[in-house]
Amino acid sequence: MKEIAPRCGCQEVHPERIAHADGQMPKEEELFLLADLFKIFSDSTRIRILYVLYDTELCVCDIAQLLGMQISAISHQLRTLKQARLVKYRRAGKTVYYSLADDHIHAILAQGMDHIRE
Amino acid sequence: MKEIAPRCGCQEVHPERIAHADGQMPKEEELFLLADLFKIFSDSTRIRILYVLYDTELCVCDIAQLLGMQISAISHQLRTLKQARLVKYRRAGKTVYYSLADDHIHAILAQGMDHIRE
DNA sequence: AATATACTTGAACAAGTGTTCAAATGTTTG
DNA sequence: CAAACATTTGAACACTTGTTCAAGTATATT
Repeated sequence: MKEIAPRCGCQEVHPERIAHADGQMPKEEELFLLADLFKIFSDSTRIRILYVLYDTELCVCDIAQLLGMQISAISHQLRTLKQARLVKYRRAGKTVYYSLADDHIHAILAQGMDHIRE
Repeated sequence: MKEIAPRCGCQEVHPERIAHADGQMPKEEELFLLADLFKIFSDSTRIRILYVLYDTELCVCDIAQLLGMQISAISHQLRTLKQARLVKYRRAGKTVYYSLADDHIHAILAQGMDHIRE
């Protein structure tokens, strides 16, 4: 648990605004989880993986070929995406097929795209 | 410009799926910008700053006090948020007031919150 | 002008992250 | 069971990033 500093060097603080802002903050834990979620989306390789899987199921090899990267690198990132429950997978013989975990992923990507396209 | 590797070691690739996925990819540049945008949201200090500013205008000192951090650290992060156009500011005498740049920020935060709350 | 206040900036350090290479799994085929 | 294949994993490396400390601006007050 973090503590709020008892006072800062400044003298022009705004107690009412601070109380208001503090009163409506989500729980600390949620804020850390939220940062962790966005951290997954913050790498261009992972973003590209999410987009090639946008509405298609692909194996690791397909993704590596699409992105022009080594299979190992893709596998490492798929592990991250899997742990964050952003992708799901199914095994069919030697091949493992990956796809997006749910529609929420589309929504988050779309919201971000909206913003950069202004 | 990245090139797609001519072939990978694997033999079980799926050409049709690859063509489909490749055909509907956003431009490379957009994907990088998107990753950069999410990178801003990927740090818990910045997330906390965005939330204390959720519907309140605050000075640097207020934010530092709310988060229990040094003013310098907050100022560095505000610079990042400013460059990404996620916050705006106005100067009033010695004091600089920060606030969220637009409603899009709320939407992105809310979308992420939805996801972690399942 | 000189001092004080509010904030910004630059350098430096520790901690975290993505990729590569090599080796190891797990699965199918001969 | 042995060999081939698709994928995973671990260690190592370069690279990036957030914080701190110290010094620098900008604005107001006396």
